[in-house]
Amino acid sequence: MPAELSCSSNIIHEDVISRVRELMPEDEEFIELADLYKMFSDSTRVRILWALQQSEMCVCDLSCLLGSTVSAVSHQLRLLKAARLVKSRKDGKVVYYSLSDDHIHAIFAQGFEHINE
Amino acid sequence: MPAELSCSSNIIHEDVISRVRELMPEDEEFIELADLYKMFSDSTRVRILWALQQSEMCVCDLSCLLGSTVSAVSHQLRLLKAARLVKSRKDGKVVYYSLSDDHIHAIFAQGFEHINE
DNA sequence: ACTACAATTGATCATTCGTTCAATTGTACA
DNA sequence: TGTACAATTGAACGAATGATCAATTGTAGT
Repeated sequence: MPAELSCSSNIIHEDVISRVRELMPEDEEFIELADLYKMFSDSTRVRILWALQQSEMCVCDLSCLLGSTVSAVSHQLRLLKAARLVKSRKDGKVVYYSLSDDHIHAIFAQGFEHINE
Repeated sequence: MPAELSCSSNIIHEDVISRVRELMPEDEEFIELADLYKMFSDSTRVRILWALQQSEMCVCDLSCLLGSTVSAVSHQLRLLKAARLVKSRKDGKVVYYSLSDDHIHAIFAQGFEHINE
């Protein structure tokens, strides 16, 4: 079954389009990829992830370290947890957060390598 | 000169905070990192980047391949170009876009590896 | 000069996002 | 049971984002 080629615009390079379309992953996969990198697209979240790479920390510590409010940090931690990038454990009143994903280190390395030319 | 430790909240683990603060990169670096990954945080942009990884393409081709309007694709290409992830060459009326950054492949590999557990 | 068309641009609009604030939950300790 | 405090939650608000539409630019061919 040939791939669809219907376009509103004129087709300039039909061969290229159909060849690439064959290889193209499902939309869902791109959405998941985008959702992953979305977690790294805000400087507050990125700083949280970086800090947790150095050490397990409670919300209070992170708030102090980043100079953000406890509430703001907590909201972001909720997102990071939903994305399964961090996990938490409770000890009395204190909730300690840590990384739950081994790829994070590699993603940071990749990113820093890029921005440092 | 010791690092600042002033917090609005009580300090629970002062030792951890000061140790991590020593290692912490400048804010500017986190902002650059976030700006880089922001380019991968939208599924349209990610699909454009993925497509260009397979082949150089004109705006029209990308529009057809993604099922987006030419205008929407052009707007996103402008962002990707500003982030120096893509470059363009002009041939008559047609503008061909291609990747301008070798790290993109690695970033995709990293991301897909993650989402496929 | 005129037409055709690939591409860009700017304005607009609805949606998403991140922070703040106030209220609430949960646990420790007196 | 009452107080203290770490953390979470939901509402509200302004800022940023991405798509659309209409207008415009630039180039090729007649």
